[in-house]
Amino acid sequence: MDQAVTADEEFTPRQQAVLDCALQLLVGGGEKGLTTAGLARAANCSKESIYKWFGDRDGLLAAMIAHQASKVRAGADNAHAMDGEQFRAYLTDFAHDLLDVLAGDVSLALNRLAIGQASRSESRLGRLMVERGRRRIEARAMALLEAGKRRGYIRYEDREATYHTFYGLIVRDLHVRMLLGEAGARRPEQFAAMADEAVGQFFALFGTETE
Amino acid sequence: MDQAVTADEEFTPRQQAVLDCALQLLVGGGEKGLTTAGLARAANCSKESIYKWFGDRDGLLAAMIAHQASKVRAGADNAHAMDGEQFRAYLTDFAHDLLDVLAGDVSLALNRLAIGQASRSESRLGRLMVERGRRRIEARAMALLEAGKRRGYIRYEDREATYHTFYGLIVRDLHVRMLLGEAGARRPEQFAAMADEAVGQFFALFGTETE
DNA sequence: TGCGAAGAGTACCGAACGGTACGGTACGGC
DNA sequence: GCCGTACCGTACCGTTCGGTACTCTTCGCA
Repeated sequence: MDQAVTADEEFTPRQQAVLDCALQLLVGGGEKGLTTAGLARAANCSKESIYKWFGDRDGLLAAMIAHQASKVRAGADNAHAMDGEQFRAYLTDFAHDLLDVLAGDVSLALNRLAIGQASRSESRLGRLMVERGRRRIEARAMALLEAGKRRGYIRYEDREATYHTFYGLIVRDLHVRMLLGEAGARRPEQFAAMADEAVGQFFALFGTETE
Repeated sequence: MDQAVTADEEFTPRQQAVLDCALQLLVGGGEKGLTTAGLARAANCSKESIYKWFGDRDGLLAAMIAHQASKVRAGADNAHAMDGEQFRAYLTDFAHDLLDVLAGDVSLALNRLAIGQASRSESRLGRLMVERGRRRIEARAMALLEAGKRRGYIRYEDREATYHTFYGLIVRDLHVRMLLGEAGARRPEQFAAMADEAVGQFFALFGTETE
């Protein structure tokens, strides 16, 4: 896995423009809104080029995922000499960013696509989705947790389990409800409050201060 | 909402058999595995009957969701005179049941179907899914929380928020990963331990015992 | 200026699917 | 015995889509 993590530099700017166009079509109309003919028309390219560049439809979808994943910033938090307040702020930022990412149009569309295809073919797209998209933000959180533990702000045994608990406190069932299209689930204006509450609960579970 | 909760008694046994067959096809092959011709062949009925009974394909899908939802037991926990240990056991049972339900083949297939279609039509299926499937188990948890609070085992302000936190502690990101087809995410043998840990964390956040 | 590669645009093909129509059959009421 | 109803099985139709082939234009390059 993770061979050639670069992923996107293999695509020419022209191809990346086509991929962006494909993402736009996917966001607008779901999987059925993304057809080769429609993409060729929208991107002013020929179907033949699409097939030459990406092989077949699955290749196109995989390329779309890789392309989108390459856009996500790593969000490199260089937690150099933070104090407790800064650590808390970093965690809150992470939680807010996570909610923002999951609620994004492109993220929702790609996740819907991968999930819709997950029943057959052992979900190649789903694996791509997890590998490329989730690992990055996960790595950022892991580094943050590690730094917090090293400085004595939190304590835990299993880092992965701690991260998953933190994730659960932040996201709850929001992601699935947004994926299902529940309009009331997407409330970006509440994300800040939700991040705050999640971090508070996280500290109640793993914090070292007796509070 | 929730008009005529009966939902399923409108279907004759024959029709319910066809719906069960459709669910089986959906589990086996995903959305593309469920075609009217294939269903007619598998269920030994005619396409014409399918269209007469359910209208069109969307009607069939909606009927499948309603039919499946009607099978889910309410799990009526009559928490009559429970002590603290029983309350904890009830919560653990709920968590375990929730994980079992979410990891079920039919549940995953239907959620994938609804999510795959959620991009257009404002996700009628998704709403059905939330209304019919989720409300029941949610109601059970709500009653449980209320009882626990009334007896002084836990304390909280907002019942909905508390439930969502409990949900997040139990499910974390498991549901989405299972929906994506990640094989490593489905580990039913670990559900008991996960339920235990989630309940422990839930008590750490909302329990009244100082522990 | 001439040449070759890349790509746009279009036409085309085969397959699959949703939905409809029709013939045949079992059954229940009168 | 006759009729209406429900239903099965199948043939059929129109559409759509993935994928391929072909022509024509553009452009870099010698």
